[in-house]
Amino acid sequence: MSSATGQAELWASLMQGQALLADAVSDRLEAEAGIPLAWHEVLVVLADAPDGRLRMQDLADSMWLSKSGLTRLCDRIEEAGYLSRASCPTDRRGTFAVITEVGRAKVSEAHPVFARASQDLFLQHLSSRERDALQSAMRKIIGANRAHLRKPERADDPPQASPKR
Amino acid sequence: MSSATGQAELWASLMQGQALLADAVSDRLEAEAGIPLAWHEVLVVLADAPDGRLRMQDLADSMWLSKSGLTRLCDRIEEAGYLSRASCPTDRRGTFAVITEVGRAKVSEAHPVFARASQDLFLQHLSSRERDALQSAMRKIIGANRAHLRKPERADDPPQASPKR
DNA sequence: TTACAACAGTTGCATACACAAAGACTATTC
DNA sequence: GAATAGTCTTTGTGTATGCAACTGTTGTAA
Repeated sequence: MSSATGQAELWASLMQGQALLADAVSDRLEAEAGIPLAWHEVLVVLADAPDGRLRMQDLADSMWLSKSGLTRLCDRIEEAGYLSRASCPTDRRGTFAVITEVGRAKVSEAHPVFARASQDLFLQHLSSRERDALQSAMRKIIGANRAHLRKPERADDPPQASPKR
Repeated sequence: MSSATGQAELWASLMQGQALLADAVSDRLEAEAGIPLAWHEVLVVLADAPDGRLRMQDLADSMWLSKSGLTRLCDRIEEAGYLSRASCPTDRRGTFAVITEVGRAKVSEAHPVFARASQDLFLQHLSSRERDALQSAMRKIIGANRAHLRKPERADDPPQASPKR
């Protein structure tokens, strides 16, 4: 049986390790490629999407961010010139985030930096058994907490919302 | 063995899983005990400290927070009445954060909630081999990135790091 | 004693995020 | 064919955090 202190340490090391790792990789990415981790993630998702574009809603679902958070994040990336917005021709409520050529170039520059950082700071230190166990453990945790996901900013319970005007 | 996509998935699941788990546990703690996870962590550390008190700097080192971050966090907890500040008699620059009686009562109430949440949302889903592997993996990652630690707001960066808390 | 560097903690400013409401538009219903 | 309900994104407000600058204190050396 795992001791109580062992449980506490396991929790603490997961929290600390992830934070430390994310910080270290983000710092390195920013130093060597000039963009923060969150920008890299957005740009990679967009670069992989057909036509380099995705609806804001779909992008928010791919990321770990609320819709409003994504709006501001895209504002910053757009200001830097790595993406632009385009309105959706079939549904004028919708907006596409589209990666620019400059953005694609930045991804090409940044992705190897990210991969190297991830290798050096993360994968490097794990045996393949540890990688497998970590992957399986995290998958289970995500599965178990999936219900907790995307709850915020999905106002789908107020029956008659009341938008007066 | 590990494909490139596998590496990406491992990274993503660690990032997502940790965030999801921290959110879920914090929400449950807040719902059932009325305090956020960060408050719980501060109060637990203080409750374990001799005399229920710790210098701000030492508390910041135990936590995952900068000095300024800790100042504001303690402001909020103090306002709620769970801790108070006391000046250090031997060094008037120093301030102690001291847990109050109400704070101790809150920890007693909150800690079992935390332990149960951690069990239900986290440990429950892992085999003991997975726990061991996770622990060992995270320890290695922390060790490997220790250099990156506490760099900010620590004017003294003596290369030969010794003081752990 | 004075001068000064190092230190402990706090505060001003900027950044980043979530939630709630608003704005813009589409789809549905009578 | 307007009113109504629903959807997608942005904006307003509040919270939380880090960094840099600041206040006050201590230790040390002229």
